[in-house]
Parts: sequence; structure tokens; C-alpha cells
Amino acid sequence: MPIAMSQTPKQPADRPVPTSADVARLAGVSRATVSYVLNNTSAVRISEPTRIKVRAAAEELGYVPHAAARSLRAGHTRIVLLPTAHIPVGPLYSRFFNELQWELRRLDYTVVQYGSLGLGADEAARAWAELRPVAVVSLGEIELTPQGVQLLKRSGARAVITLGPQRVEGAHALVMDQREVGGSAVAHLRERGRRRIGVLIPEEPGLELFSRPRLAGARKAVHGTDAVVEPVPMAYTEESAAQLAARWRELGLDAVFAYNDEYAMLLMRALQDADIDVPGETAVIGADDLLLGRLLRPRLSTVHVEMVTGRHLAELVDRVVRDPDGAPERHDLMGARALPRESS
Amino acid sequence: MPIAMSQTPKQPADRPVPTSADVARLAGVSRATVSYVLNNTSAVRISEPTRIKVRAAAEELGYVPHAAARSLRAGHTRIVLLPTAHIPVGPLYSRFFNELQWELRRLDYTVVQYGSLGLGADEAARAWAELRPVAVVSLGEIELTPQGVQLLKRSGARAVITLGPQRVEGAHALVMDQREVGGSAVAHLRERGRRRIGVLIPEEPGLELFSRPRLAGARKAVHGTDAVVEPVPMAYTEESAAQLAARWRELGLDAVFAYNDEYAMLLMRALQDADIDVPGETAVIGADDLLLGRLLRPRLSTVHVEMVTGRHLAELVDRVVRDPDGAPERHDLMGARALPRESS
DNA sequence: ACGAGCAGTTGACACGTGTAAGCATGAGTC
DNA sequence: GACTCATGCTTACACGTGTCAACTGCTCGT
Repeated sequence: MPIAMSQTPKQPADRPVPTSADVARLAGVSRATVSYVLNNTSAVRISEPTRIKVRAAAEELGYVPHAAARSLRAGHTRIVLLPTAHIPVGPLYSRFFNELQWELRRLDYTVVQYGSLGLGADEAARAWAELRPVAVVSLGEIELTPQGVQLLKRSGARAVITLGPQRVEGAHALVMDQREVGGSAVAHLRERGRRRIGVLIPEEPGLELFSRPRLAGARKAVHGTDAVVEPVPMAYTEESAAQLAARWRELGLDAVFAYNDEYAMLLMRALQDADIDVPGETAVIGADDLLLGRLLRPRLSTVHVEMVTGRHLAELVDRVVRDPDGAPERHDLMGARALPRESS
Repeated sequence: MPIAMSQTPKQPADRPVPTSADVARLAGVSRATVSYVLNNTSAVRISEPTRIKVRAAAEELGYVPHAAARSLRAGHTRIVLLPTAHIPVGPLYSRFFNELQWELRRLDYTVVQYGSLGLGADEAARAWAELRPVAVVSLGEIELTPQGVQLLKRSGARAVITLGPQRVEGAHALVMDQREVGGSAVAHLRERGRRRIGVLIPEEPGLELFSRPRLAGARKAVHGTDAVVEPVPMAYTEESAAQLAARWRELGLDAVFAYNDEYAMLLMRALQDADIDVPGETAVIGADDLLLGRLLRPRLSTVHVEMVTGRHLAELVDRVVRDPDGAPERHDLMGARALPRESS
């Protein structure tokens, strides 16, 4: 036996991918017939024997339609553009986006993630428009302008949906009001009798998108009362937490809303290591209701964030795509409620 | 003053998106010239005044090229297909994929995430091939067959890269050998004198992709010794952890490799709540080296997983796309080393 | 004065697909 | 036998782009 040649089982690998014309030739019919058969076009009647011939030919050649040609001809796509967040967004959002993609896929859309890497808002909108997406769902990291929305719509987008806190002219807005998170947390702390309340601001870049409105909500919650809110920067490292804990007493705070559960856990441990009693001396509350928060002692209080499900949003996208001129429903994406445990 | 009409600042929104022909008409030149100018084609010389006219016309109309038409004509795309993981993959991988996308974007690729929702391997390959991607990077959730790889290559993919533990004929394989993780963990526990070692298996569906090879590695590490390995199923909930802890002593284990840090934290807390001393009675080790693992007491031992960076992988993709027939470099994506802290 | 050469521009084709409109065939009806 | 009429299929065009080859003026060298 000579050395086995198992690399190229059937086809010379450099052979170009077959087109519907090749299928037609092999089946002995016209290209149109091939198209009708493979798309099950109901308006045209094709006999069963022909259908079988065509399908067999397609199978034999390993025919795969060309998506670009198809959507060029069709004049539209099933692409849903999902501008990528390049920020280290928490597990809650990761899961949300995963589910969203999944559900869109179920509805037969093609999900395209498109980072926009330091582009301006209008440049980004332009880059997006090149793909002629039928829908754009923007987290709000890029703040679309009304012109951008209009450009997208003119280029075929039937749904442009922003998830951010701000409303953009022409786009469906799904208000994701981070302020409520800060508001609920601080309102809870106030009820517990706390007066000097710190609000942890992550130093990691990109998170301002969330931390700023959360701080704003916190401020609003003490407005007109005798309580005060103090922003406190901290990075997501043990060192940073330890440094903050070391000078904690100078700050004179009796409570802190720690952005989210991960930062809260980190800070709480650092405070304990610096002999600051939680919640006796300082109350701590996080956000996102992570399972891990219940493992520390005292159990971490948190703000439970009720997010719209990915399926829900996917269905909204689909609805708007089908009927772009329907009543512009306004949705509040988030509900937030404090979930007191033991650390506050 | 009548009521202000601010909705449609300039254009009747239903006007179709302009094509290069429209730009040509407005600039008073031919369509070819427009293409040459906007693409900066260096082989053809166009006078400066004409360039300016064309650019002005394009700007005025808000011209955006049609990506599908462009790639149809070009015969290839810059699409990198990233089959979506629909499994609840940990923060380590989330970050990795984020970075990968980001870096691919920098290299001017269009990243398309394409879930393949319960399709078979060959069906999935077919669906992917429709997009004519220039590269496919597959996590290995869908196990590509050699036929699938060949189909993708014939349809224009210059790089097909699998990240899974298995090697696929025809594809570049980047071996992500999860077995090392289990191996390192168990080897460490054995050094510490542990003999009856549990290996936690998450009950969450989809994670077998990781847990199975980790278990295999653990088994290999005790092979030929007097130590034994015992799989232990658990779900990521407090109840499941508590139930497991309640019958822990029946299992007669003196150590456990808990899949990853999150499961490890959950289990360790449950064991402590059931008055089982860690590490005295049972040693616990996780994996992924999460920051949060250092917050519990005792501090959680872990396996630090050294992953290739997203940038690194992106550059590999680019290299293979440029030179598909280059030496088929073999990469080991992961290094794993035990990081003993206090729980083992 | 006349061909050669060059800069600047254009006409025409190809990429792969979907579909409207038209053509051939044969069966049925008057 | 001429007419509808349904059936089954094909011919022909359009979608928007990139690019080759050809064409037009113009300048230059002799």
C-alpha cells in the first residue's frame, strides 16, 4: 500500500463554489426553475419530477446560495445590527445580550455585531448603514444623532432602537434608566437612617455610562432631605479597595452604594479587614443581585434589577420591523428595587 | 408662525438611498469616476477638481456604498464569522471574545456572530457559508466536520480555525486543552496528600463542553496512583449546594476540584455552613483565578488559566487570511497552573 | 504637420440572485 | 377546427458595485 492520500476526499479544493447556474445546467433546466424550486415559490407551479431533479443536482454540487447576491436583489436584508459594547459590562448584561441574539436568531434574523472603535456617532452610523441592516439595536455607548437615525432609516432600517437613558429623535427609545438603581439604593439607606452616603464610582473606563446616571439617581434621592451623597472613586483591584478602606474613617460616611455587587464585595471585605464594622459603622449595598453576594458575611444587600428579557426585546424588534409605523411604544426596560439582606 | 415641522429636517424619509449613479449624475461625471475617486484607486489618475466635485456630491446626497453589492462584485468579503456560544460561559471567556472582536475590528474585519441554534454540524456550516466569510473562528460548540470545513473553504473562507480540544481535518486547530485545568488541580491536591478527590460537574446544560475534558484531565492525573477521582454533580444554586453539603460526609471525599471559582465559592460556603472544615476536612480548589475568590475565608485556591489574548488570536486570523497556505502553526491556547491559597 | 504618448474620463461587462412576463404544450369546450 | 385555459417552464431584466479596455483631447518631439 502506498501512502494514503486522504486530504482531498472529492473535489479539487480550488474549484469555485457552484452557483445556481451550475445547478441548472446539471439538472437540465433553467436557472429560474432552480430558484423557484429551492425557494419553494408558491406562485409558480413546478412538477414534482423537476423538483426532485433540481434538488438532487443542488445536493450533488453542494450548492450554497450567496447571501450578498440574494439581498442585493431583494433590496433588503434580515440583518440586525448590534453595536458591540467594548466596555467590561457585567454578567447581567452579558446574559441579556446572549439571550437577545439567540432569540433574534430564532426569528430568522442574522445578528451582526459591529464594534465602532473610536468612531464618531455619524461615522459609525455610516459604517452601519453600509450593511443595510433591517434593524439596529444600540446600547447607547455610541450616542446616535437624529441625523444618524435618519441615515439608517433611509438606507432600509425599519427599526432603530436605542437602549440608553437618552431619547433620540426618530428612534424607538427603550429607556433603560440607570438612575432608578441609584435611587432605590439610596432611598433604602436613608430609610435605615443613614445620612452621609458614599457612591462608589468605578475607575475602569467606559463604566461612566452606567455610573453617572446611577450617581444622578442617588443625588436625586437625597435632594431636599438632610442626607448627602459623596462620590467615591475606586478601581476593581484589591489594592485600590485596601487604600480606600485605609482612609475610610476620614470620609466620615455611614453608608455606601457600591455601584454593583462585585465592587461591593470587594469593598466590604476591605472595610472588614480594616476593622470597620459592616453594617454597624458603615452600611454597604451593591446592585445586580448576584448569587455570590449571598456568600459573604454579612450577606450583601443589593438592588435587584429587573431587566426586560432578551426574548421580549427580540419580539419588539420583530414587531417594529413588521410594522415600522405602528404606535411608537415606549418601554421602561428596567425596574429596580432594593433587596435588603444583612449588610445594610 | 404656524406649527413648527421639525420632524423631517431635509429629506422626504421615503426617498430611496442614493447610489453611486446618483452621485455621478449630480457631479456631472460617470459612475466609474465616482468609484475611482471614492475608493482612491491609485492605478487611475483623476484630476483634483473632479475629485472635489465628486466628494462634494457624495457628501450632499449622504451616499453610503452598498456592502452586499460591493462584496458581490469583489468576490469576497471581510467577514469573520464567530459562531455564538449560547452557553453561559464564564467571565474569562466573555472578556476574551470581547477583545477578539475588538481587535478584529481594528484589522478592518466585519465580525458576524451567528448562532446556529440546534442545527447539525453540516447544516450550520452551510448556513455560515452563505455569508461567504473570509474566516471562521469556531469555539467548538458546533463540532465542524471535515466536510464542513471543506465547504467553507470552497466558498471562500481562507481561514477556518477551531478552538476546541479536538482537531478537525483541514482546519487550523488552536488547541484549548481543558484537560490541563483538571490535571493541574488534581495534581496539586495529590501533592497536598489528598487521596479521594471529588470533581464537581455543573448540571447547567452546555457546560459539558468544558467539564468533560476537565474531568478527563483529573482522571489522568490520578491514573496509576493510589488516589481516586469521583464526579459530583451540582447546580449553580444555593439549594443544590446545600443539598450536596448535607450528604457530603457520606461521599467520604477529602478534596474537591469545583469546576471553577464560582461553583467553588458556592460549594465552599455550603460546606462551611454544614460545619465541614475547609481545608482541614476537605480541600477546595476552583479555577479561573477570579478576584472574588480571594474575598472568602479561607482564601480560595484556584487554577490560573493562561489564555491566549484576543489580540493574539486576531493577529493569527489575519496572518492566515493573508497566507492561507503558510505553515499550519499549532498553538496551545492555554496554560494552566495551580495557585494554592488557603482552601487547599 | 503628424504620429506618439500621456492624463483624464467613460462605456460596458461581470458578480449571483429573484421574479414578472411571456412562450409552448396539451386538454377541454363550443 | 378555432377558441380558451391551465400547466410547466424559460427568457430577460434589475439590483449596485469595481475595473478593464477603449476613447478623447492635449502636448511634445521631430
